[in-house]
Amino acid sequence: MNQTLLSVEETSKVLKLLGDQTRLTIVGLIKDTECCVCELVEILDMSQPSISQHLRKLRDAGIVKEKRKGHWMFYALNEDHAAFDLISRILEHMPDQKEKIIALEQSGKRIVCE
Amino acid sequence: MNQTLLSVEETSKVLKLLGDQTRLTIVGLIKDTECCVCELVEILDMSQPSISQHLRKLRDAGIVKEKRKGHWMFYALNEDHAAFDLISRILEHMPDQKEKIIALEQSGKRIVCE
DNA sequence: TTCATATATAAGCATTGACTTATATAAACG
DNA sequence: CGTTTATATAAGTCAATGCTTATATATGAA
Repeated sequence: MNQTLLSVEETSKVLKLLGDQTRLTIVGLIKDTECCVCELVEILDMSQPSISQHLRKLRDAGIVKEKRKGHWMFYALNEDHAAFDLISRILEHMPDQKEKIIALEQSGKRIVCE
Repeated sequence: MNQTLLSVEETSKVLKLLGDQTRLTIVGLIKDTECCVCELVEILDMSQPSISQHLRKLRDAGIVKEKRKGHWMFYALNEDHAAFDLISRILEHMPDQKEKIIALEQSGKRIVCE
């Protein structure tokens, strides 16, 4: 991992965004598996507009990137963001969210494209 | 550094607290040099009540600890906090704040006890 | 005990933030 | 085309937040 130095201002902005349980969970979920909005709505059990608004904040900050696949908009961590390494390290201190993805797959609600 | 796993909730609470430029700077300042309130007021150029209120939030969360020395109340990072390792890693991604302490010393405003 | 200094706390206010409901947009498909 | 599905955005509401000013507390010194 390369150690990019961020300013205090940049760092606090990133931490403020991740200082919300919903957004932190989203980032943990898409860390290594991109997800579409409806999957996040399902996993987090929140309204679609609420999830979309959280994703917008993350996207406006450049923390996540989006890619359309037909009906669905998939979100992934933006590995080119200056804070990507910081974010990865933060996630290392948290339980892996991958079980939630597995549970989604097992419930047949995972969106698979192509 | 030991890798303590925190819950998503605990992590987001810590990040929310550090997601404020003033508090993040405070934590960076006292990382390896304990500081009293008036020094933080001087360095951060903010009102005393404002600094005290930020310190209270950090203390209520257990992130910092306080120690009275005569008139002065000194604050330091609480190394026993479950998120201490996480916080240390976050600070590694930021510019070191020690120059501000040095400038304070050079201006003769550093508080020295004993 | 009285005063000065350092800090904490309380109350008030303006701003931000996260949700809600309602509506707009955009793609796929009949 | 019109309809359905997925997502985005807008507007409104209410709670949380960070500051201010004013005041309380605590320590040390005269």
